[in-house]
Amino acid sequence: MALDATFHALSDRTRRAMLRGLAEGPRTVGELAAPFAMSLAAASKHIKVLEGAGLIERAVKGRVHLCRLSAEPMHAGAEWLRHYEKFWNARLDALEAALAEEDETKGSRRT
Amino acid sequence: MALDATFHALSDRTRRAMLRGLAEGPRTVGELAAPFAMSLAAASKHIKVLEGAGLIERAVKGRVHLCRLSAEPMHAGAEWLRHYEKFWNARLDALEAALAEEDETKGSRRT
DNA sequence: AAAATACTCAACCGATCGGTTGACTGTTCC
DNA sequence: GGAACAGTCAACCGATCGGTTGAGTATTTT
Repeated sequence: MALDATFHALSDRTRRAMLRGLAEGPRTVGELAAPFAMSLAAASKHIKVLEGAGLIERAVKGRVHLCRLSAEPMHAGAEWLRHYEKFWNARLDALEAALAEEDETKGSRRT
Repeated sequence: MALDATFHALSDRTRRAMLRGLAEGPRTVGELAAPFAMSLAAASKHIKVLEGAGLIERAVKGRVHLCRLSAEPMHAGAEWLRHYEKFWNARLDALEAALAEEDETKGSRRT
C-alpha cells in the first residue's frame, strides 16, 4: 500500500528535515546528508526510503545524485488526512507548535 | 516528537482502517477488532498505538472500553503535509486512487 | 595513470514492530 | 457465588528499522 510507505517515510524526523531542505530546491545526496550527525551511508538509506515512497526523485548527473521533491504521494497523504479532518473541529495551534518546535530543535538553517 | 508518533500510527493499514471505522462513531475495542483476522490482543495493541499518538481517546465504561476519534494530532499531520503541498502542483487523481483502492481492498463497509 | 570525490552495497548490530499465546483483572449475568 | 465476557499484560517470535563499518564503483581532477 502506497499510504503505508508515505506515512512510514514521514514518521522519521531526519527524513522530514531532508524534505524540508528539498523544499528550498534540489540537493545532492551529500548536501542532504551534511546537517546530520550520521554516516553518509545512513543518510543515503534515508534518501532511499524517501525515494521508495516516491516522495523524491533522483537524477544521477556524473558522480553526483541530485534529488528533488516529487509531489503526488505527499498529496495523497494530505488528502487522506484531510478526509478525516472534516469529522472534527480543527485546532490550528497544535500544528503550529509542532512545526515550530521541529524547526527550532534542529538547527534551523533557513533564517 | 509528536509528528513521529502521528505518522507512525498512520503508516499501518489496520490502524487506518480502525480510524475509518471510528469516523462513523465511537466503537468498543471488540468492535474495532472484529473485522481483522488477528487476535484481540493484537488489535488491542494497535488501539494503544493510536491512543499513544493521541489520535483516539478511550472511555472505560464498566467492562467495555469505548474509543472515539481525537482531532489535533491528525490535524497537525495534515497541516505539515499541507505546508509542503504548496511547493508542488497538486495532482488530485493519485489520492483518489489510493483512497478508493484502500476502501475496496478491505470490505468497504461505508457504501 | 593515480588520487580524490560522490556515492552505493553488504554485512552486521541492537531496538522496535506486528503478531502469537497464556495468564490475569474486572465487570455483568444467572 | 460462579460462569461468561471485555479487555489488558507479559513473554516470546521473526521481520524490519536505523545505525555502523568496510569494501566497491563510477566519475572527476591533477
